[in-house]
Amino acid sequence: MKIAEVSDKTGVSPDTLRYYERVGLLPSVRRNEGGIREYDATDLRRIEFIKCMRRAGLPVETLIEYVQLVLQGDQTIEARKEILQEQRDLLAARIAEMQKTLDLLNYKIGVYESALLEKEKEMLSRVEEF
Amino acid sequence: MKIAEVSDKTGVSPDTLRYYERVGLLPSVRRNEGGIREYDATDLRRIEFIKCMRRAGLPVETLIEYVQLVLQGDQTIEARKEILQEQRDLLAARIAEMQKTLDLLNYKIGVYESALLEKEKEMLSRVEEF
DNA sequence: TCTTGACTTAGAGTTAACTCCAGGTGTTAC
DNA sequence: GTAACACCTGGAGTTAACTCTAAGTCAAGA
Repeated sequence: MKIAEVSDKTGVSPDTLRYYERVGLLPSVRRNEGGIREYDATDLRRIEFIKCMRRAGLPVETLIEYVQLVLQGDQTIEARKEILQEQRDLLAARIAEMQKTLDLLNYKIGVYESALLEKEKEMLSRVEEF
Repeated sequence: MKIAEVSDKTGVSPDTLRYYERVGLLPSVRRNEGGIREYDATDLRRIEFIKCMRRAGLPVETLIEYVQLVLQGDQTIEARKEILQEQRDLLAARIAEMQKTLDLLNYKIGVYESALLEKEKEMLSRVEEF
């Protein structure tokens, strides 16, 4: 599968795909005789993984570290697990913070809603006055 | 309260406080005769609000828009509510995505844990062999 | 054969949100 | 009164993560 098709399927731009490869996040993408990238199923799975992690805010650099460990084989399992645990904890903390912000936003929206209701009441009472 | 103290209390650097003011996120910070910033309770509340929103990833630009509406008074309540609702929805969506990533991370950590257990078992069985 | 369009590379440019710097002023402690 | 220090401003620099550009290659169709 060539880069344009991969881009369509995954929603990741060709530029970004090439960038990921360049920085070591997508190693071993095959090339055909003409030097053109041919993505296989493994590449696609990796792209989906990267997408998922990136959307959650994990730094590209951390993902590169992880991928490099994967390439080094089984003796890095412990180290990989530690990276994932660290990122999991950071992510959980960020989710908790965002939840607090969400609560505050909902509270403020509620305040604005009653303010608007008040305004309306006021207008209705004016109607009755006249 | 001067900028250094505010920075200590809030954890926001003096540079960032000045930056927020410059872009219109912290309007109307008073100055003393010497031209030095004197932050009051309202400023502090606003800083806490900004901190909360920024930690959740709301863009500075959106916050500026919101603050500018607040300055324009009551007739902007509807518009302000809409901004908050939009950001609330975006935030809820991001939290949901991050939760998915968190689940995936936990799953992967689990996989690594059983891989490590397997390794250990293997080593124990070797001990029995010899 | 010539053109079109997708692909390649190296490297420069962009964006958001700070963060730092130089040069200057004001305030406080001795 | 002078040294040290906190503050000021305008503007430049930084960082992460892309995103774009220029110049070139290659395959397929008119």
